[in-house]
Amino acid sequence: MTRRRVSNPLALAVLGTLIERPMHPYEISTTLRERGKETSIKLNYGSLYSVVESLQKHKLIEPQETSREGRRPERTVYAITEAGRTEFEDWLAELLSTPAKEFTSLEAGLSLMPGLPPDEVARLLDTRVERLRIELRSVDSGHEVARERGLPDLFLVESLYRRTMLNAELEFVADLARDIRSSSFPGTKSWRRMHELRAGGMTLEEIFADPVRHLGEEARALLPPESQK
Amino acid sequence: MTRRRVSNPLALAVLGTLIERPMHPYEISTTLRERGKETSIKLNYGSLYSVVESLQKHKLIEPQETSREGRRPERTVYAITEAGRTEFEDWLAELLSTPAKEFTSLEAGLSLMPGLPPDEVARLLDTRVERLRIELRSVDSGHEVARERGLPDLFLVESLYRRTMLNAELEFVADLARDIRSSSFPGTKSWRRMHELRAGGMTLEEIFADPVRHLGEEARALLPPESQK
DNA sequence: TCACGAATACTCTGCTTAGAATAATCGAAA
DNA sequence: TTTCGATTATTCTAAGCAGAGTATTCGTGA
Repeated sequence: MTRRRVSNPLALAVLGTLIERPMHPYEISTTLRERGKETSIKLNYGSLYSVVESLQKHKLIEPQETSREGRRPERTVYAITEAGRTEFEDWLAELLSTPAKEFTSLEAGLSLMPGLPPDEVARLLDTRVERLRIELRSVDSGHEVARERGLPDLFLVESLYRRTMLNAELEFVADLARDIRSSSFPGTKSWRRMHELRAGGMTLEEIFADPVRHLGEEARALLPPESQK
Repeated sequence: MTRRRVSNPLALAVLGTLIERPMHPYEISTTLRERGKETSIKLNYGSLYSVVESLQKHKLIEPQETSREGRRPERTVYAITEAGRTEFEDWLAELLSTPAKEFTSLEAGLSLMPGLPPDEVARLLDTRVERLRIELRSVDSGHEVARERGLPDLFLVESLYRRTMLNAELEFVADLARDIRSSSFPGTKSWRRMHELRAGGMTLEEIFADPVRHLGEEARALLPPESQK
């Protein structure tokens, strides 16, 4: 994914801001903040200044003037270049048109889920559902405020998207918790049995040495394919 | 998010693997690969070795033996420690129970969407829909293969989750593209007008200087709140 | 049998990133 | 009037991470 010379999405936001008019980095950061972009694009000073430097190195922006008021630190005002404009449009088009594999922490958690006992997982997922509900309420109330201010959906699109995704996650997680608790989720019985054996002192290595015997027929899939006859 | 001493999810996967039995890093990587974890947890050698080193530094794993066969590079076998087991369970519980704000590239793209003209955005989003369909088909065919092998859903949860989220994204994006094209998405008219003016040579700065005049009433929300009377 | 690609097993390097540190100025209240 | 927190504006540093590079051995087909 190092296709782009500068790959941090913050760089795209910087380009998008400089299209309006030349600014110095700190002004870019406050502008982005005012417009609520920092909820959808991670912004922190450390990254901002290094991203700006990198954009300059690649001639996507160029310093216009450096000014100094009193004894305050020097400010450098940057303007976007023609190459920068092209990069902005091309990059934005790519973000919109091309799904990128992004690794989420829930995906990681789910893939290691069998490492905890099923009933504990169900409990943890219920907690998550509660927290997702809270998050959703806060997104919704943000929308209400924005609508009162007269902002059209165009300026809330990223937040409408977020709402959709939170809802989908909530539903998935709630269903999963329910199915694990009722053991109707396929595989739960072996899973539960495995943790019972472990609690009784057996090691994972012993269990995996003969899974069918210890966990039942359901665990045949744990055997290496060739030995499944 | 530097709450954990080692924060890369790959470290969690390493701990999860060493719970089974002691291994050397390369063996960990092949094990994770065999089990299909690399689709849900980003794995590359550079990170693996530095994560292992960091886990060792924090006493979550410890070297057991270093062996050398012939002239091949030395292998260090690591075992998980008691602290490592605790960290694994605690961290996994956190991943499952606590939604973390994660920045996606689509969210970034949507928040900068007005930077391209509406009809182009609609076209790009349609392209995305097509690509999402392809992705979904490939996830589904992966499931078929897994079911044939007799793998219970337990070992596919992360992929079932991914499928849910891809579906939700697909529906959102398809609806959005349709509404932008028909201009029924609130704000689209000013948005289109803005790009027409820009194509005619006007700068963003000029347009924003008096948005209501150039873009119509819909653009009143662009004015700073205090001057909206 | 030997050539060549795949697998084994790391190591190295440089870029990115996060978070904290710094340091001056402004505004408002005591 | 002086003090104290907020704002302005950037710099610094350690750590993390990705990708490429290296060197050996194994397998297999000609």
